[in-house]
Amino acid sequence: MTFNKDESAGYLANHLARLFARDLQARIKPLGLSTGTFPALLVLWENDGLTQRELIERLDIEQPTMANTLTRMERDGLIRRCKDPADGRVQRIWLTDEARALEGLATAAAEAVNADALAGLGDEERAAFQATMRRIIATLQASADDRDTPARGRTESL
Amino acid sequence: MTFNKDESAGYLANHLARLFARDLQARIKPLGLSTGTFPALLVLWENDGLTQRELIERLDIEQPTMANTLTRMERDGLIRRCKDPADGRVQRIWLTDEARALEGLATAAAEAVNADALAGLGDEERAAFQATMRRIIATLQASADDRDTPARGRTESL
DNA sequence: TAACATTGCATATCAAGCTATGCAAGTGGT
DNA sequence: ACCACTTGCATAGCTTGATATGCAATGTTA
Repeated sequence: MTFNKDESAGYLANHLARLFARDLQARIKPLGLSTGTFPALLVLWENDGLTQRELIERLDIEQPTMANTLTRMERDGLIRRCKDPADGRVQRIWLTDEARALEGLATAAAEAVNADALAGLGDEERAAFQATMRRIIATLQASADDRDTPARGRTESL
Repeated sequence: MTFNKDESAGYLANHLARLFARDLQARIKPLGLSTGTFPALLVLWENDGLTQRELIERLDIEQPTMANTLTRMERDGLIRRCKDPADGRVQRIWLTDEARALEGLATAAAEAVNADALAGLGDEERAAFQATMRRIIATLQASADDRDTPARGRTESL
């Protein structure tokens, strides 16, 4: 009974994510954007002036990963980092006008990727798929928390 | 009507894949393995002596990515690359005894990740989820082919 | 207030993915 | 045999993800 990658949820999720990323990259490269900055932009388009930590929490990305992404975004003229006057440690992230101007085209590109990927699926199948993804994400986040904070008394993991 | 990342299949797929990778990484690091080599090992455990190209086709990975992965695997004593006597271009990939010895523990770790992730889902929900992932993968692969081979006469893209 | 802990961010280093490019080894046509 | 094309792989250089570590600024506490 050999392990079959094509029936492994983890392998399929990895493959699926790579295909989504390839598609998105192809569509947003003409806008001068890349896949790694996209999630940060989605958050910032909704709410400017966040700290790095707030971005990290909203996106479930490790802090050094976000720091590097923000450095690239600053280099590419998408954001500016400004010191918080009240707390000398904090750098607040502000979008440039150029980044704000890209919101419409960029989100349209992302919606096109989703529409492309989900074409051929019924409404209920799409809804079920996304609901299941969210449930698994929640499960894996909880088990990651267990790894970080090992056993707070109840439900010892044998 | 702002784009909502938490309802975007692409964003969810990316997040899900990162969580799967974190979990797998935590479990196979003690074995001296990493997530990038894992898919290659799954294929090679089933069938040794493949060429790089054959691995690429089975895993849908770009060729230079696979070349780098194989270099790391060789460095870490998991594989050996041997010139094909019949074709001087080809390097056939052979597992070392060390790599073969890891199959049981490694696949058990991967199964544990999947079991962990899918805990709380019913059998039919798991089956539906994996079926949908496979359908979307197929859809995205087809549309990538369209990008590479643009319009062979029929079904021009607008 | 001095000592210690925490918080926010940066840097170094690596893995894992990608595109672009180069080159050697085969293949095919003339 | 020679030229052009194709195939298989490697290398260079980038992005995106991670861990480990350091450090300055802030909080806390004796």
